[in-house]
Amino acid sequence: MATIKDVALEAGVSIASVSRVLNDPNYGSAAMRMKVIAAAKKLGYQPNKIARSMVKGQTNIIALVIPDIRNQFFTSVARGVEDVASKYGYQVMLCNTDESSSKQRQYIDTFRSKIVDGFIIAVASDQDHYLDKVDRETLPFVFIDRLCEGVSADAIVVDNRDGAHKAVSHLLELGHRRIGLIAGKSDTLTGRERLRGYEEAYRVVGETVDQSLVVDGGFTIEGGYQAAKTLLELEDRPTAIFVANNSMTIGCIRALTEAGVRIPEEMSVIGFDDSEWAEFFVPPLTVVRQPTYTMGTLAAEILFQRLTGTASPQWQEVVLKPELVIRASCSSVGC
Amino acid sequence: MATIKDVALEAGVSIASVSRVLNDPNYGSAAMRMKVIAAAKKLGYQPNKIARSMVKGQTNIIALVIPDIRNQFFTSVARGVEDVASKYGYQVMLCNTDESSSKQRQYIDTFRSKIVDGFIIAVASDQDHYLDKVDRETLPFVFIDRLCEGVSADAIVVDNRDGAHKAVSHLLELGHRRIGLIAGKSDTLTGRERLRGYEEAYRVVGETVDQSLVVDGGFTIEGGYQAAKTLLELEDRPTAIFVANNSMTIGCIRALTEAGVRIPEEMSVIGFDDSEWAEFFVPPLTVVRQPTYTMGTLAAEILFQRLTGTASPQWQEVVLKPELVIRASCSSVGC
DNA sequence: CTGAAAGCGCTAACAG
DNA sequence: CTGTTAGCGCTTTCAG
Repeated sequence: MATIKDVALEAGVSIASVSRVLNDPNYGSAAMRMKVIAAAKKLGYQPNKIARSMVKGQTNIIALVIPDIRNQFFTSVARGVEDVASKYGYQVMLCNTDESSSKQRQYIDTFRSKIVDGFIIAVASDQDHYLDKVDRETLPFVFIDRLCEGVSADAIVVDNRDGAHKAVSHLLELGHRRIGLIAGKSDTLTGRERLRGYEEAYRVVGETVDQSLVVDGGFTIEGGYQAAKTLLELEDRPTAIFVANNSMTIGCIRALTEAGVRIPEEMSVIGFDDSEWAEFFVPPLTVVRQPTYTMGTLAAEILFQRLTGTASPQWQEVVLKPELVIRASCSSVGC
Repeated sequence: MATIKDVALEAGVSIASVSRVLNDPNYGSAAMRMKVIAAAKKLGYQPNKIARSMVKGQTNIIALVIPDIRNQFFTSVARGVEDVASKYGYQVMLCNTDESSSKQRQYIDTFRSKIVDGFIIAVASDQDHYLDKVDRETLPFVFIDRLCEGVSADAIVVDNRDGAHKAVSHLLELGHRRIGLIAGKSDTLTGRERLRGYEEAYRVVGETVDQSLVVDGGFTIEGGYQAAKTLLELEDRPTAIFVANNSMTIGCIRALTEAGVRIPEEMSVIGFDDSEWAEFFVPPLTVVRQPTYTMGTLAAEILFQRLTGTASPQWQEVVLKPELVIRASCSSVGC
């Protein structure tokens, strides 16, 4: 592996000159520039980024910390992040936490060793106060999708309450009164806000929520499956189900299919998070769509503003509005 | 940010001792160990990995180069890779090429600057001979899913021909004779092998392939959509379609749904690649399932064997067998 | 405009 | 067992 020294030797100049020629397009006489560039090319020289990082104190790498890349919500976010990172000449490191705070903490500890310049995180739990200890001056980060209680930082979130509200209101308008909720993890703000939106929608129409209709699905496929089964076994079965994320929606549909429950005739269903496949179910799924890719790009843009010092001193919290995409998985009561 | 120097000062020992205590659990007297550990803790010391990488000549980062993380096939692979990497104390950098050879080349160029210790790659095209120039001694890599012609390296692939063969044979057994193929990119081995398996299955039963039934879908949703439309417009429409990857399957189903073609009554469908959602289509999709997660873990394991020098000197090519998962999207002809 | 030299923070000989 | 010191490859003063 050729180093800057080899190039300097080959070109007959000092290493300082090589460095300058390669980094500053306006430096030096044309003659020496030629020599250096020729030498570099001849030796197939590739500057060692680690050495550069060492002196510059930055790596041009950011990390993306998420529960699980297999969740389509996060893969889309990830793509958004990667696209703007690459625009800024950065690379992104992927970190799956599996919703485990300790795994998450391990990752962040390694970040503190200057391996990344900053990170974007969908916290495992909103009780991860550990984050408050990371010095946002030297290691900026931005929250995505989920906030962390009492920890102030930039954030890109979706108005989850509004999304849930829209979904449940839609069902109420269709005449449903017993609407099951397959809720997300209660230790995430996301989960709680979607629950709140559900309750709020009921309140608006002056109805009260039957707590037995609210079942925790933990944001996982399996959890959604079990929750749906619980709902189906109820004496007074709901006529509609609102599912608080896409993984649980898959589990829910599985349970419904297994039980031979027809959608929407016997059960209306609305999921949170759109997917490529949601449209192709029979019937096509009505969902609350979040601007996932955009969330990724925005988060990355804010992070780079911090990194380049062009951000406003105040933390920015961007709240995006989700959209109700009405397809065919909901029917009016009595039809 | 505290450095090793600060810790040494605080503990009243040399920096070498600090380094040793922190890296070698058997080093030093109990007394000095205590002092060092206490000092490190007090200062919240976190060793600078970049500095360490600098001297050790390795970063403990590997890269995963794939066309698009949004393709579920690759997200599952990615998860497998990350799990193994994290087992070895490594992190993984994600690189999306969008099937673009030049974007891919850019990434690999940056790798040559010692930013990763090795990489796993699903090549954009099997004509990316550029890869042959990377020195596998200093920057080992392993192919996943797709090989590169004339470039020898470790590889984890699936027997694509066999998978396609199984799928098409299944359709032939059901009595289909006009089977459409939505083929993948012809400049990938994967795409060509699936085509070959298709042709082979026909040959085995002594039938010839009608070339008008083979349409290129380029491995994308849109491509699959267009290809399916082409197939539907044929004078002598096929009675079954075999789709060579999951993205195209989504596009194909969209086209079928739009055209009001019922599955499997009017058209049998088999997709390549299983998905969480394939099972929940109505009817549930018959697919060729690839061991995606396992492919990721195996690729990573081989890479780490190379990295640790425990691999056999010869290149290893692991060929995994895909499995035909029969659900309900195919019917017998005449039923 | 160019070169010499001082580090960046750490590890690993090399001495003692 | 412990400390001193020489780099890792690069950027960046500081001189010339």
